[in-house]
Amino acid sequence: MKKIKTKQKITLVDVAKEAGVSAITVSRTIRSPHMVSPKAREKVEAAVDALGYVPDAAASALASNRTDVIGLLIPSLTNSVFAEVLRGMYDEIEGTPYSIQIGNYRYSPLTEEKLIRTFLCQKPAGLIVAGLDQTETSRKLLMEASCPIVQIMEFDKGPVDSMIGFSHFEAGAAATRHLIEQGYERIGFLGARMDPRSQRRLAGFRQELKSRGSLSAERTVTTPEASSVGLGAELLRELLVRAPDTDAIFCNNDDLAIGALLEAQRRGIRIPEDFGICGFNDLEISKQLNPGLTSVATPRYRIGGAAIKTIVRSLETDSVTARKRLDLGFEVIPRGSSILNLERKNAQS
Amino acid sequence: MKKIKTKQKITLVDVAKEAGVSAITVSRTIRSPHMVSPKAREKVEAAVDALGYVPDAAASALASNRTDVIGLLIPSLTNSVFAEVLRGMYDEIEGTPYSIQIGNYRYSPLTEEKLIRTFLCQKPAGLIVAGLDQTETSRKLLMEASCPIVQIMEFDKGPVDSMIGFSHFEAGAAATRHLIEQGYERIGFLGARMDPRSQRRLAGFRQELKSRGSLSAERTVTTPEASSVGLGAELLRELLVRAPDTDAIFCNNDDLAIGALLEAQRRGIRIPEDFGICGFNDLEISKQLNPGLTSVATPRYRIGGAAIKTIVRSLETDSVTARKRLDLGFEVIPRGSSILNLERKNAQS
DNA sequence: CTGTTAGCGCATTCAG
DNA sequence: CTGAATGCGCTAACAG
Repeated sequence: MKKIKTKQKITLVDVAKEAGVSAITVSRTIRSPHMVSPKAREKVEAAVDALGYVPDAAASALASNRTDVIGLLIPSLTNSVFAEVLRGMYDEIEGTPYSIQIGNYRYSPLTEEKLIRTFLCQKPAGLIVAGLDQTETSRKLLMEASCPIVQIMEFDKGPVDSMIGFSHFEAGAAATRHLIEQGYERIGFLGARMDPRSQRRLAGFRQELKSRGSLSAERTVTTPEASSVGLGAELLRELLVRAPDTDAIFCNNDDLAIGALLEAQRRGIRIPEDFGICGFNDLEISKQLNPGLTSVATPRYRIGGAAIKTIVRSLETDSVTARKRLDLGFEVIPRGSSILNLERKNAQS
Repeated sequence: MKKIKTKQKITLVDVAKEAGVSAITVSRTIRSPHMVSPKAREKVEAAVDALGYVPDAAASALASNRTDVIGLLIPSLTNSVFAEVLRGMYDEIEGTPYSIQIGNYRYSPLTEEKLIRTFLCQKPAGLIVAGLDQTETSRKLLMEASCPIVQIMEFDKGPVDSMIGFSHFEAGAAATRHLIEQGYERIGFLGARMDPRSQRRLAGFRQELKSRGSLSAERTVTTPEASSVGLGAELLRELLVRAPDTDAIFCNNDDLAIGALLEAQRRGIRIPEDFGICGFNDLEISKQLNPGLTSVATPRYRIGGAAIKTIVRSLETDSVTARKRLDLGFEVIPRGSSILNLERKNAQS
């Protein structure tokens, strides 16, 4: 059976004919209008409108050996953290010709490696990956890639190309110091999933306590499960069985912290008098709780925006100058769940 | 400066030579192995490994006039609802050759139209759009599209192609009935953003009250702003100024409901005795609150999975048989924030 | 089951 | 600033 082409595809050549110029002029008018005389541009634009021409992305990609797709590799979609990062990215990408394609590697470095391969085959405009813990092969693939690469969420030495984030170790340490400064003495840690970034926050927590001689192994309760509010409640129960005299906790993230706070309230534990809580990420809800949840604000939204901006700039300037090494920092936000002694705190600062 | 090609690109032809077959056989071995003799397949696979061949997606797209990209158009990334939908999609797409590309149209139908255009030009494997409220032009574009289209989140008459969701009108009505059945009499509505789906929930709320003669305009408080927990608190304050005798609320979503619940508690309003609250979406945190938040559970995760499954099946069977009209329903989950009279409820049911 | 032939629509040369 | 020629790497449509 013969295929009946209802609407013949309109190509560059058709537009060129209509406009009385050559195909390449049409191509240039679309990609880089400043390289075309205003007169020609007008004619071409009229023809494009008249014919309803739309460029063929695949043909363009094949001929130019590149696409307008920015690949993004993230370990999880459950994680509320990445929702904010995504938002920053989509806000920043608005108005550019680029689009984002997400790959979810579910915290599996091998899946990540496979996805890096897949993405690189598509000649992406850029690639954004989370963290520093790629496999050896992944790192090599990224280093050899001919597009800008941005590692996000963390900040450390030895980036593949650009790196935008903050130090999770320092953040964990800072949160812990905050609890210590508030006078808490037997501080525990609640953690779920324990991906590399969580591990580093835990390491910061540990160092801070160890240097003060108050680290106690049974006060660290973690699970490989994914974080959730319900899990925070469970982990608190577990902690209070293992170490009932614990008087404060640093939680891996706000989901767990909120769950712990609500569970503590169900148990009649007074917060912050009997028990202090510090979360991580500073979700919007955290400040609304009663009492407000002390947390560590992280620049998730800005990380997303900066990552896209870095790639777009690399592409525009076509140089290594655009490479970024950005430590966007973090901030401990003290709230009711840990401020034991407000007067003393004020006097100190 | 001359570009140094460190590694010559490996093509199908290279693999074909290495394997001693023709290029098309290699192509088939990769796309549809069952059409190739086991002997040839082995040789090809060996050659692919040996040379480290990776197919060129752009060339494939150009030649075959299609891609493996499924386009997804959503109105917002802030919305916690879509995070779940996305999760369902990525879980379902795992193991298929397809990938997802997200377009965010920020609740602007015109932007949506533009994105539909952009996506369709890329010959997507399928397109997923939210809701029923596309512009006339958008609808036409979708109807003319040569790929499977799935409208998600809502269920109603007149789908473009497939449709997977539930009735927001019915859900709003059911939530309202629940509050009425619990004995609340002066029920208000808190809403933010008020996108089309929120509007339909509000319509369901209104109808339910009107039919009982207890609809009161000043008890409906809405804002065009995006939802947040903080906003829920604000809207409750506003409502209590406008109509202080209100004794229950149906909130547009759980974020608002949580904010309202926490604000009510700060004000010493007893929940559910003085004031009942029903949210929408049943976020994970809702059941953890004290008291638990009554909410309407929506099949977000399943919607995402079903949408992808529908597209993949359409592509596989290459027929209209795979078209789906799925009402996935919803469920009111009664919890402490609205169960005034447990005995009566049990007696009734 | 396999191979041959002929483009897909555009962008990259390089010349004018 | 503009144009002509060429091919990117793959797959559709046949024929064997």
